[in-house]
Amino acid sequence: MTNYTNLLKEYDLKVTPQRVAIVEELYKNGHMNIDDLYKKLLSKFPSISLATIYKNINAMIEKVFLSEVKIPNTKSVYELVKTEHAHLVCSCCGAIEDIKLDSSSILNEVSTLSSFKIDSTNIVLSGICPKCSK
Amino acid sequence: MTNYTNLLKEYDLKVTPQRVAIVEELYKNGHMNIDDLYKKLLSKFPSISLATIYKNINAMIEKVFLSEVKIPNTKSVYELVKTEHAHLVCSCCGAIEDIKLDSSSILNEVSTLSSFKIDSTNIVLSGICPKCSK
DNA sequence: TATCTTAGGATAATTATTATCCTTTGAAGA
DNA sequence: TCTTCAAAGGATAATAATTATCCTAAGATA
Repeated sequence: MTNYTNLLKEYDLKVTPQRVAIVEELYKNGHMNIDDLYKKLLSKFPSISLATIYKNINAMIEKVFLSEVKIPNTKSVYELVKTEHAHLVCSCCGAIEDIKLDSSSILNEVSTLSSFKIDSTNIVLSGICPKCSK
Repeated sequence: MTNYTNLLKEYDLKVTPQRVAIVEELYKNGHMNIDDLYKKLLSKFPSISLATIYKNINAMIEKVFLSEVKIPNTKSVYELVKTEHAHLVCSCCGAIEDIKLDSSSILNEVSTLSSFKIDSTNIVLSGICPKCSK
């Protein structure tokens, strides 16, 4: 069981019930957009402001505790920062899954073709998930 | 020399001077966001409306003539559809470059790890471009 | 050239995001 | 535990981004 309070403290984020709830939800659901989060938190905090969601998401991104995932044809979603991974997105139901890929072959290729020094990769693969392909 | 008029017709888009200019600019600059495009076109069409840019970009995306490229920490840019390729983005100067990568290794990996049927890949690699690393 | 459909321009409306202001509440020390 | 202070929350205004509406103008086709 992860201790969200300590996690927030480690990232220099003052601990508030709203923030703990945001982390809880993201931990539980993996990827959520602003509206999803807002709706979820409204049930716990009936008077929470949408501005609070925005402010916290931005603060957490600032501290590199969350990251934004930009996905074609959809609103961005947010996730807890973890080891690098790619995303699988179902163009049918919208499901998003993490997948750990070895991107070394791609990075090698880049280094032979260009003199960019790559320090972050962003891979989103779209297709049909197992459920939808049935 | 590419004939933008015929190109637009091929994609079932009525040919107007504004549309031709949009294609010209995208062809010349590779990747542009809405504001870049608007500013450029304003010099040719002093009374062009921002709404015209939006409407045309959306119409061209609809016809799969343009595509949107979502990039971390920046506004989306648009490009003419061409054979699949990845993007290199300079986090220093913002330059965007196309690069043709062989993504078969990654796709193979995905197929062993998950049962998603991938039909489109979206790869953005961020780093420092040759110019900025000098 | 006439006609019809669609695009352009101006602008209003909507949506998304950020800023402001005041109140409340964590966190740290006395 | 109490006090204090900075920072967060909530309400809401302001701003930015995008889309819708309406009328006029201009392509495309016969």
